[in-house]
Amino acid sequence: MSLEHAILGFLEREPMTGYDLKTRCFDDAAGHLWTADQAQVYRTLERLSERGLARSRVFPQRGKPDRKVYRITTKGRAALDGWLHSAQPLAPVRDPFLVRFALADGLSDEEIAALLAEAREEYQSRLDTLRADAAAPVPTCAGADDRGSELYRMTLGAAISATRTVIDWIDDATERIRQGLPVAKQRPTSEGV
Amino acid sequence: MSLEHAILGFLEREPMTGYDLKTRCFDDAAGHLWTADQAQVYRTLERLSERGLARSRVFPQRGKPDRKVYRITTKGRAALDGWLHSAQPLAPVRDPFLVRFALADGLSDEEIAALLAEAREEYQSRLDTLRADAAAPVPTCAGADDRGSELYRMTLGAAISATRTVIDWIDDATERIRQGLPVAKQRPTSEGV
DNA sequence: GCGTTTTATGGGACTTGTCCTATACTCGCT
DNA sequence: AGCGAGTATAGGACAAGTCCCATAAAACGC
Repeated sequence: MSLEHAILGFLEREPMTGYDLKTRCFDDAAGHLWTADQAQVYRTLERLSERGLARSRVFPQRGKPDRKVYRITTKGRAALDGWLHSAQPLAPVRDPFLVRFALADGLSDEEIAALLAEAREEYQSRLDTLRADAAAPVPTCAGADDRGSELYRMTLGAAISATRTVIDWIDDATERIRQGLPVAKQRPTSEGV
Repeated sequence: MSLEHAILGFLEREPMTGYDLKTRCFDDAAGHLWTADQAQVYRTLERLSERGLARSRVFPQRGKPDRKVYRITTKGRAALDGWLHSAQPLAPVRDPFLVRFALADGLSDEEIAALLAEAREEYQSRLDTLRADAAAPVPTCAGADDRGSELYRMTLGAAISATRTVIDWIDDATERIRQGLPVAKQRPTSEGV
């Protein structure tokens, strides 16, 4: 899985607690590339620690819960490096929005257009967020130095162009529907198997 | 989940067996939008049947295992329709390739370029497949009639432009790296926690 | 003749990811 | 004075998805 390696990668940059990883790294920085559930971050950290890829040390705090700071180990660094070097299969496509669109032939043209409009809005707001992030300084956790920051900025660029492409497609599709789709053939509603 | 509804959508077009769904629908047609594990298709069909959204009937065959043909029920049609009409949240982004790229600041420029080249090849072959599919007639299971076929062709177009965008980004990124990335700051390799 | 692919179903074990909950103390707001 | 938000950890239950396996007969290539 990627979460494990993503966490190792972040720990390689800076020792951190599960809370830091979740809020600073995943919610703020890597959220455009990989979202992570809080419970899973903690569970993954524990597993990493069991397997000797990370080590933790508790720092007591007054007034707040103790911080359990995780640090990558030499073994963890080796695992991260191995992952970075080894060939990874392309992630299979999995787009609920397009699945829905493809199966929407039972809806009227107007309903399909509404579906597109709704998705467009959401993609647009995602784009706005991405652009705001691109204008803002790179979060510490995303770019430890200039090299890391540059890579992060480049992935932001990838996310932006991907999102723009989707929006453009939605616009084309909407135009196509405005011209009128072919009508559906009458299909039987119910009968014996 | 989407698989459940995708299956209902396919059954709405034509009654089918789990095998048909897996091979004809998911592997051949919808594979660009949603991949499905064979075991999960069967399990989902069973669950659909338990919940009264689909019904099955066994057709004995000689020489081959019996066909268990599933057919969508009125209740299933209602569920599908509800899903098509209800607002769906955008899928969270989850791109292992970009995560890897973002965390690759420990690698040399050449190694990062190699990583990109490798991904480019895979995306290119995905693009070739998509283009071949776009040139071929729409599979029966993807487009039951002209309306369905048109929607399917449009989603193919979406997949093609998305893939092209990624490839373009990879080319830009490669060019950027050829110009030389900033060097990494020296980071401590090991020390006390 | 012999192995592989095709047709067809399904179980078991596992990984990954999500949702909800509990704990516990502080700080700021109303 | 109380209530929610922030800081920090973690368990339980579950949903979704993957991988490997078994069965069984025909057809097809070598």
